[in-house]
Amino acid sequence: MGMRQEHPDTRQHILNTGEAIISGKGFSAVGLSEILAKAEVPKGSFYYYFESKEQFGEALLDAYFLDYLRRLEALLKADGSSARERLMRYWLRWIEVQGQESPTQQCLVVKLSAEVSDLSEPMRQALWRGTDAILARLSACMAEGIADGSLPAQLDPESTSQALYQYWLGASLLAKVRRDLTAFALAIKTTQAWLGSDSVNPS
Amino acid sequence: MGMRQEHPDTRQHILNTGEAIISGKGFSAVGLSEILAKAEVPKGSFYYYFESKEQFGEALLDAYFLDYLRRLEALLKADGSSARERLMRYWLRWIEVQGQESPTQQCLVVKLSAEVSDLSEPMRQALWRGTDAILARLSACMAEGIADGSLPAQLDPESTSQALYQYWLGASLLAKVRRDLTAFALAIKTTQAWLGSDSVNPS
DNA sequence: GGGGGGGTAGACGACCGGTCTATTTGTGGC
DNA sequence: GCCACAAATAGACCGGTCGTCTACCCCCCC
Repeated sequence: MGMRQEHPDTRQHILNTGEAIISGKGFSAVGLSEILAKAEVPKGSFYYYFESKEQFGEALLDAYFLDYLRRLEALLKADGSSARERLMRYWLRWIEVQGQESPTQQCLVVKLSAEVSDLSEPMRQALWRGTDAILARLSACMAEGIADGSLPAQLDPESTSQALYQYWLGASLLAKVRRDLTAFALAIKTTQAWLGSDSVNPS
Repeated sequence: MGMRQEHPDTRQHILNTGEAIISGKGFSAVGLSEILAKAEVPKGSFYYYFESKEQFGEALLDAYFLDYLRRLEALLKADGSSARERLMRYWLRWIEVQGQESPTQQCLVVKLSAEVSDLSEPMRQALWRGTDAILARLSACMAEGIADGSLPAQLDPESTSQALYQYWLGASLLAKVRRDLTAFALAIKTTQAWLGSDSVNPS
């Protein structure tokens, strides 16, 4: 196999560059030329790795979620702390990521859901798969929390995790519009109240 | 003044047509040509009424919120029912509007916030003004609810209305991605729980 | 050292983007 | 009846869009 590529994996390099740009400007507003120029990859290569811009978008989302879920797993996996603490760590990290000024490396669910869902069926389904997996992982963590007593037993993990996730998506939207982080401060408080008082580590 | 226009107010007609299309496809993905073709307005006229596509987008949002707030006022204004009932009416209507299959006439806050906030400062500020006004009106209604006893006194109208609005924005995002309404069913239940038991009309 | 395939290179086409200048159209004054 | 003038329109314009296509390079294998 001939490989004389500057980057070990050109395909992945295009995906990474694309994510950085699209994460800022959105999907429709960005042209292939811009992505390829910044990636220093000729147009010819693009259509070797991807069928179309749409299929590229789908692959972009799949790659994004793959990485996201990997990091989510690292954040939520059982360690010394209670499941409740691990869950709260996730929301705190959400603020860090979503709160930064640079539009690069933001949450693609927040950025693309509204724009893409009516535009491309494959991309919508990629978003669907990804959010479903995230919700499943959050739900599992909540179930652990109920088991270890750090979360109230009457919580339904599935619906509660979905409600929380929805809530944080909306908070991110409003934070974007207002360009301030108070929406997140409120979100943290609301989340804590939602999860009830901590019977293991009462504050 | 020469006026031989088919529609009484061409400017408003362009805005209405634009809203219907942009509400479905987003801002960047829609070209002026498409809007003007459907509106049967020549391209040349566009730049008579608007300075640019961006300024058009800003005007579009302003017009949208003007109408939205008018309808919101009609929905929330004091009538026989309690403030709590009026508030719940708003969320029920949200489901009707956002739940319909046609991407036309959807909530522009849901549709455009993420896409536009990083793209155009004037449009971002229009979104900001609009959502602020909505939140103010919701907050006022919640204050009435506390006064008339239909909402628990310990609720803070301002933060609660913002939390609820955020939550419904996020629910709409997830509903878009999954193309189903279960997110809204959950949202209604959560909202009711959030607002506490109704001491005036206990269920 | 010739063939073959993974990957690169970028010109090219058809079309569409937003913008602007020139022009027509309609109306009111006189 | 006709001019002045604003309202409104027409369409040229240029750069960018996605996607295609041909040519090419380079490394491996035989």
